[in-house]
Amino acid sequence: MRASDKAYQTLLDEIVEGSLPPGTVLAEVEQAARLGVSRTPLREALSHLRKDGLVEPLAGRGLIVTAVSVDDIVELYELRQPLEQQAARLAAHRGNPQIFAQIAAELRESEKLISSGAEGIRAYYQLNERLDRAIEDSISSAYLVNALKGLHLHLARIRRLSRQNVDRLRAAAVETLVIVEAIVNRDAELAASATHVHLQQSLRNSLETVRPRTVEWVA
Amino acid sequence: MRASDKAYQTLLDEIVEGSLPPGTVLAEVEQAARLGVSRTPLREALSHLRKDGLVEPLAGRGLIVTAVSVDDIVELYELRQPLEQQAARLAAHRGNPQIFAQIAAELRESEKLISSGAEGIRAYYQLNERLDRAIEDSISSAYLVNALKGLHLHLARIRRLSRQNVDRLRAAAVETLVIVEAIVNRDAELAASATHVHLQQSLRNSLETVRPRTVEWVA
DNA sequence: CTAAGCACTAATGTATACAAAAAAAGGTGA
DNA sequence: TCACCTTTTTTTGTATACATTAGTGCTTAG
Repeated sequence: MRASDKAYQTLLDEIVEGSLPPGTVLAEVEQAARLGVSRTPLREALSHLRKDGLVEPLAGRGLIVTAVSVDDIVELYELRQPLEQQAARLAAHRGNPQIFAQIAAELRESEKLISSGAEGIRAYYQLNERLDRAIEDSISSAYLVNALKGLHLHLARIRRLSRQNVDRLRAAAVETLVIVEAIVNRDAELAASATHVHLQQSLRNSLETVRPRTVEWVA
Repeated sequence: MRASDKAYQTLLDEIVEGSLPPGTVLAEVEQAARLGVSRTPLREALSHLRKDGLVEPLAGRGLIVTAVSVDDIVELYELRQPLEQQAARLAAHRGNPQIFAQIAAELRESEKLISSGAEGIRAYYQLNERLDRAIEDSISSAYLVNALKGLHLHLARIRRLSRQNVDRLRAAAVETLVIVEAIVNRDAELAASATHVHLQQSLRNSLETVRPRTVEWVA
């Protein structure tokens, strides 16, 4: 693995996971030393993070981790809505119904998972990731897949900020099942509408449960 | 201006404009010498172009300018459709009606422009660019604006490949006017539908008129 | 005491030298 | 003659030294 890739991946994980909170100053020499690479690959990593929108230049102060405000959540969903609706549409057109039928079957069993504690919830999340992957694999449009990749970066970051209670997870599972069944039945417009509904609910939940400290910055 | 920005901008222009056609190998030392910068900023430029999807690594052969096939046009529109529909929707919600009313007025006069030769056609293109900027300025979602930016990069490249005859331009102007009037009237769903229609026609025209040599590669 | 200018410091931006990896070319064997 | 191995050469990846710029703090003058 290249040093620049390693630096990029590490910084990315730390930003998404939150150990590098918004406002953190990322000085080149400092981070290069910390990650055990030289400045050259580190700069490449930073400039990629900048293109991803995860860090931004602060006049004279170098690069800082971008803030995530409540407004950002709304704005992100304004991108997420059309992208994932389109993704669902295309998956309904081109996806392999068997694969999605399998996922639908597991979703119907997912209430048990969700109610069975942390272990089951982890399994439920993995099921969702499998669904995302199955949709991306069905899309075929590299451009859309790419846009979705960038989107998911920021979504992962926001997910940390919203409290995910068990009731919401159960409701989300039901909403998701509607989407997947529509894909199985090759009903593209239903898949899109169900996605619309699901994301609207998801946004509402996010806005209601954002932890107040999410807008704070590091000193 | 930083050397890396200059290199990026130059290579970007050359790829979009076509003087660096698909398949062109971009060796670091060679391009660095040509552009009069050292390898360090050039590498940064190349890695950004890679994130943009304009160049891609070819096993062992370094980076090459990505190909643009007919399939790519279709796939690009599968991203363009949802993005620009959403953009039109948001512009209808938040845009300043006066600005769009002004553009609508000029669009109504644009038939004369289009019929008045190359000079007028250039002016018509500029009007379209102003519309794009007005929409982006109305959006407020940095995430969506960013996605649109990436999209327009590839669109500019594809535009070179499709023949734009005067009849199509006239039809496009009428379609665009419907969109802009919907924005002026704050009719978001009409703006989105009109965008849908416009892009569908635009795609059809692109596919019908692609120059056959576009799929070719450099030796 | 305050403000402005200058010097110093620390950061980013660039160039280049070096290392490593991979591809091409050439040679040797079967 | 063909295939495979070795050597050479080219190219990318990394480190580091240098240049340049911006920020900070001190000094001095008003």
